[in-house]
Amino acid sequence: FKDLNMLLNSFGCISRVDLCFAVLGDILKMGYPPNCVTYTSLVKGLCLAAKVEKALELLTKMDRLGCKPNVVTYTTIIDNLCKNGRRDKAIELFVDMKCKGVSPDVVVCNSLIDSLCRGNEWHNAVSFFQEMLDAGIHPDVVTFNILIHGLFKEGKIQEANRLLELIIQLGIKPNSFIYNTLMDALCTVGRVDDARQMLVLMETNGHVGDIVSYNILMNGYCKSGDTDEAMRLCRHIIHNGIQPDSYTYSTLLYGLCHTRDWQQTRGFVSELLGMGINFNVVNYNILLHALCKEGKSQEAIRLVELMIKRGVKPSCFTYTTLMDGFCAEGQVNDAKKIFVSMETKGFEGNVVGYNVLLNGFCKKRKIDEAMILYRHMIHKG
RNA sequence: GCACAGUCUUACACAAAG
Repeated sequence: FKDLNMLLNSFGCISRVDLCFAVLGDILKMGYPPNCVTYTSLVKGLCLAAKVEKALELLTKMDRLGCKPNVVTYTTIIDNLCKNGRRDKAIELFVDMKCKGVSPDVVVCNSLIDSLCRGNEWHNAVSFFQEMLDAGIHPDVVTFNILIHGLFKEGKIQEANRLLELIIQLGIKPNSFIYNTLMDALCTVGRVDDARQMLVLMETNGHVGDIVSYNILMNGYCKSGDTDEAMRLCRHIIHNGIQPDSYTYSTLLYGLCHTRDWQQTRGFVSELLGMGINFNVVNYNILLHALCKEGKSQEAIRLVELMIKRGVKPSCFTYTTLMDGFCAEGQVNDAKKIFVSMETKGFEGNVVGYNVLLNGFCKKRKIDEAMILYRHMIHKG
């Protein structure tokens, strides 16, 4: 039965609700009563399939099905609401949960604090954190990572560092997430060398740098214009047995493209393809962007066709990048065609898409067209 | 009491300035 729950959860994680229900059917057929875990997995599947309303419905039905939703069930939905920009609804559900006698734990609190930090509502995040302490819920290392991340997003690296010291004083051991967060903060403000020192500190404290740590450093080098050092670091970690991932490739491709050394870039792409690496959508987007910036929109189109052929679904980034490429060549009408086609692909009303077109029309001095589009955009919300 | 479910860190697009 647990195996079936696990299976159901796996399908939920890839948002295949149809398969979830199939497994649920099997569970029932075999005479097992579905439990809270079963339903929570199903709830997760529904959430990830963008059917949060259905998930909420299931939540209310669970009682009648003889299974009380617990804090995990609620958290699954609350977190999804938060991540889809519906924090108000999430907080409503949080209150609702407490009314139903389900006690919040550190995980729901973390989810909400994270959402507040991401929404740049630092003050609300802190007061929620305080409430959590008052309620006797102990923060954990995840909580502190969320807060540190929030601080550095506010540009408060010093405070973030102080919080780190405080944590250590409290006897909480920083994990690699915390170190990675701090390293990224340092890189973002251009202090790549300090970030590298942080990696040393991390290792003296008994944590090995993982691929995320190295990706952060490589990204730091690339963004500060030292792609060579990033490439060296990559070879170094491979030599030490660490597997690069798609983030690594994106970071390096981005760096290489910005050097405009096409020979080296092409060489690297061939090398990766030769190794049998499958590019993901971001990898393609970066190459696409480079082609567009070089005014090679025809090649860009071919690249998009290629990615589709390889089974990689273009994202809204793909389309807006392409649109911007066309606009840069003065082909605003072609850009508009792409924009229109986006609607049928689930990317309706993309703001960047509007911006690109508006910019394109303005550059061509077609202010009237731009105004029409602008009104259309406002009208659609 | 048991564990099959929930939260955190890294990559890509558009303006201006440079």
